[in-house]
Amino acid sequence: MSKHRTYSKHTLEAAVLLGEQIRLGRKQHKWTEQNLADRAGISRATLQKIEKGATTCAIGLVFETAMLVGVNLFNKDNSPLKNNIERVRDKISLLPQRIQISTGKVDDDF
Amino acid sequence: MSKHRTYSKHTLEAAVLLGEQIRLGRKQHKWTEQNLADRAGISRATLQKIEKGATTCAIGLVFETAMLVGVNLFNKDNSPLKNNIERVRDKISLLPQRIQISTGKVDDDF
DNA sequence: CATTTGTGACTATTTTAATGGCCATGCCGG
DNA sequence: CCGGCATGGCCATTAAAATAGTCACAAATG
Repeated sequence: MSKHRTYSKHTLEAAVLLGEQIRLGRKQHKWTEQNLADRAGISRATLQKIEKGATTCAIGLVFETAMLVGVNLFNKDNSPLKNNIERVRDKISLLPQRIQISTGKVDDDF
Repeated sequence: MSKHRTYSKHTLEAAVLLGEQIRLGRKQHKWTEQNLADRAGISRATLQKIEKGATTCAIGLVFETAMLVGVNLFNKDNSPLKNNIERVRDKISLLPQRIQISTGKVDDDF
């Protein structure tokens, strides 16, 4: 029934790690599943999937939950993410706005 | 129609930042949207949403795409994520497996 | 011992992801 | 220098999947 999609090991591990960190944070806060779910505005079932590291959950729900329990996603410190966004955008603006494929062949350089 | 869900500013910024990093990585690889979408096994429309920082995309799709372009999610270096997972699990095992709520009142300690 | 958490299963509804198409524009070759 | 063409951006539609909301049950906590 379910469309089986394959994920790289690294992706799966990253999802599991994030989920475990959320679970750890929740317990450190002494919050029950229902409690955290209410705070995040999601159902308990969804929170359980997130903590399990399900790859199908909406990234916004996962990030929001992670924030609530204090998991820092990108910045170890509390530096504003906005600065990073600007930095990345500056880098992008240096590159050509459109990528032109030389021929039909794929640029395999990884 | 659409159920409006509110996200914290930090969550939105994190999603946007990740999307921008993916876009940067893609351009650095000189891959077109369609090209990266094919590699990730997703449609071009979905990739565009991911690069835009849409909160609704499945986290597995976003992570997989990020990996493909070389965005490191958690580990700055290439240390295996498995170790981190084990570390977090060890921490969790130290905490009580069940959290008991004294009464109906919420533990607001944040 | 009683409470209630954690977990699984199931269903209905809402939402997503894919597909295809359209347009404007940037890049490259002539 | 200019035009062709492919890229990027965006929108509508539809099949597919996720989410929310139940219920029940085992087990651990106090």
